[in-house]
Amino acid sequence: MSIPVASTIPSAHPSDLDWLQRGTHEIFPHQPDSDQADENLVRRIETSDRPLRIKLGIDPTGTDIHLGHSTLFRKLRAFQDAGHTAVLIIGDFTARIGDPTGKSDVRKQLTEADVKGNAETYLDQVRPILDFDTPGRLEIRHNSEWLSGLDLTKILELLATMTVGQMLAKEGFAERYKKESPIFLHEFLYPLMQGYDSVAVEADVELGGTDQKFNLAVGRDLQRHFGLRPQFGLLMPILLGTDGVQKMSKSLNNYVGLNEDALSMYSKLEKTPDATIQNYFELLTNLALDSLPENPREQQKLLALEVVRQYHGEQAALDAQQAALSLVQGDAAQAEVVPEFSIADLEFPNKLFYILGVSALCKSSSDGRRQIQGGAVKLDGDRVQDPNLVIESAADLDGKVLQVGKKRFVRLVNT
RNA sequence: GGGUCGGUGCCCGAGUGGUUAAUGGGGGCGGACUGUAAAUCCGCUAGCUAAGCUUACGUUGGUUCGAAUCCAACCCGGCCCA
Repeated sequence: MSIPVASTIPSAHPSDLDWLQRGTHEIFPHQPDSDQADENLVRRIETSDRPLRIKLGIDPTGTDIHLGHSTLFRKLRAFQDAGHTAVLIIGDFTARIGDPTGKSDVRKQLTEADVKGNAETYLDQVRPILDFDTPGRLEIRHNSEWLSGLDLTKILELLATMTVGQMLAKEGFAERYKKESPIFLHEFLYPLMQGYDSVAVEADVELGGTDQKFNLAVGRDLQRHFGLRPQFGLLMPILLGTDGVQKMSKSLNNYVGLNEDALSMYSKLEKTPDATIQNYFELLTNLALDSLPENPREQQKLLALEVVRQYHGEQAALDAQQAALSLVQGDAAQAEVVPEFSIADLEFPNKLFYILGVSALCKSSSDGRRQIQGGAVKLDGDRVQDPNLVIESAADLDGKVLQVGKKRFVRLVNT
């Protein structure tokens, strides 16, 4: 028996589900030979008579999203393009508790205003990835909508669905418990709250990183508990950072932020480690993996160009590539896309190490002085030798490019 | 609540009265090399418009010419007991 694919799902050609598999680490439950739409996602997609609801939750705890997060949004976009509904959940409530999967540090309390502000910038950053325009393809919800009103009776009901043993089976908890580091009780509530989100929005599929498997599974349990059809979990691998070793994260400083300017994005991506690049192509682009250039250097350039293009457009990407090339050749003064820093408000004569500090090229004036001593500082391509170098007037710097190391630079302008 | 061990710089971890801005390792940054990679080698890794000054070893006080090191109280965590 065949169930006709609804016309509201134009791209869901039963034979063409590459977009579903690309980069995907795991889908569960997974019974590829099953005809049951509850245990075979492909079957579910093929037979559903309505667009599926694809849930992705983000906690607006900080202000920056990076490429590591983008893989999830990209997958969400793929679902959108296949005609399904992205249900983006802003975890404005959960953000204030903090997902315990991370470090054991107790997250600082965020105010409501913080959370709101963060959520705004999050949405701006994912705008280039998701389809915000097509009607019916995106639903944005805030989980305070249903979580803030839970009373103790309901909370107890949620708590009673799980045992301490089950909680301790969760990787993060298990490690911490074994290490004898503190686990606070409210942290146990986090997976339940995330799971309850799935109940509230009646998700058919939830996306998450592999570290989210436990939480997504809790969502299934709770949906079943409340008489709903359990969701599928779709796990995306954790993206490696630019160091090629650890996962991409802001605190490890091995990330590429979605809101970074084209040049800085390009500069980071063009040095993606060889061992990582294949992975990046798969997860960060839609390019055909079997027709990539042979030369690893060319691969790096193509990757950088393609990713920058996604966020800044074709022209900006090409400009960034050109600028990066100029900079490396010591030809910084020729580069066009160098960010500017105004020295108009500075007093002169002034010391170069101070300028390094205020321009944010170095983290402090002390650091600026050390960088000069270490031979890292160039002014219009000429290495600065004297750590106490004094600049007599603004005119001596106007239009010149001040550079620290290979990828930090600004053009000084006296306006 | 009782007992006990512990809280050091981005992280781990030495240091138990005096050249200690604090050994060492990791990480990070920079230099050389290179493919702007990896590996390797070398330097730097608190702030201050700076030959000096100011903050730093959970917090606050105290003892000392002098404390991360001794004392007191407090805060926080682990374990054991209740």
